[in-house]
Amino acid sequence: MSSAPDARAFAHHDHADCSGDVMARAEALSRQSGARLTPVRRRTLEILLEAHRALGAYDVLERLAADGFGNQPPVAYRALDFLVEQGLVHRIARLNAFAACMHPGEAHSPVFLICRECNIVAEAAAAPVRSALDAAAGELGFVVEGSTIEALGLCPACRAAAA
Amino acid sequence: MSSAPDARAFAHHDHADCSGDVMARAEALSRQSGARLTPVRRRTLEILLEAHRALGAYDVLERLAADGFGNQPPVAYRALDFLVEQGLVHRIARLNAFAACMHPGEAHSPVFLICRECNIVAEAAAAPVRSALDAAAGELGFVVEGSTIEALGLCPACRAAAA
DNA sequence: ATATCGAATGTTATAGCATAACACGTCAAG
DNA sequence: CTTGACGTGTTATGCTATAACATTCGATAT
Repeated sequence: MSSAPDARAFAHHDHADCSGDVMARAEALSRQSGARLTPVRRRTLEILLEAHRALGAYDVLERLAADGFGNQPPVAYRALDFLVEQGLVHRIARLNAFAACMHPGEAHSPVFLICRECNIVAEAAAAPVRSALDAAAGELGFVVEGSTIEALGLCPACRAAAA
Repeated sequence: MSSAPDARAFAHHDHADCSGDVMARAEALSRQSGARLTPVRRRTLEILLEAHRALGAYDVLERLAADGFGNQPPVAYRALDFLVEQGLVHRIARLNAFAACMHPGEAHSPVFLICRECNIVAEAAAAPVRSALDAAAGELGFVVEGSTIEALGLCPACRAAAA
């Protein structure tokens, strides 16, 4: 799905369902790769899935602390860094925030759509954008190893509300 | 040039020349638009042009203070914000840093290529990437108002050096 | 000329984001 | 049963950014 639009991104959907799906896949992936999805890490991913939007590290930390985990910044940052490495969470540079990946395990250099009204973050079809970027860079002899592609704008719902 | 590769981006060039060009255009633009390119602002732009790479706000501040301007953060941030508004400077979200625009006055939502070795920042052909992004967003009904497109990788020189 | 207003600058203080460095506990391999 | 790797917790600190207020400067209208 990394290169196909996710029809549910902005549509109404059973969120518990989609979170459950993602958690299940995350656990499967971790078992496969030998990565240890420990309690803090697992809970961190759940927090991001429940929020269904990008959260700052300190927001995550607050929730972790409420659940009995440590309440110092490294607790959150370490869990988040781990999840980012595993491809289970993405960092949104523009927001200095983190969001759960909605389709882990499928290779993708993601494209994010951030609504300036409701702050929802969706992942969009990345492949064509990435191709264009590779081409543009290639013309200058630059080799792209990783990319940050983020769009700020209005999601369908907020656009409708504004009209 | 916003949609054409800048042949000079990674090539050897007379940097004093290209900086002078940019400064001249910046001043022309400011006169046109009525924006006031005051001493701090002007010096800030010069600092970024001289560095020829992305600088953090505090790096800029340090240099400004050395030149007799105020040495508190807002001094640098205000000048930088002004220059960003005028399209004379770009913010690189991934680096929390700022770089002078190499072709001001030409409408563009820029694409940045950041070398992970030498930290040079170049602007690449933006139009095709932006089109792909608009298309991907459009499929989800999302309207793009602004974009952050940044690639991390190796510039030609560092790639050659590494080989 | 000078009063007035707005924009730019300077300064103090504080908020928000992120990491270095060390201590402790656990668990598996030798 | 010791050793070493890893995960977690904690202290302390550094970097990034902005809010709020004081002061200065220059353009404009009187």
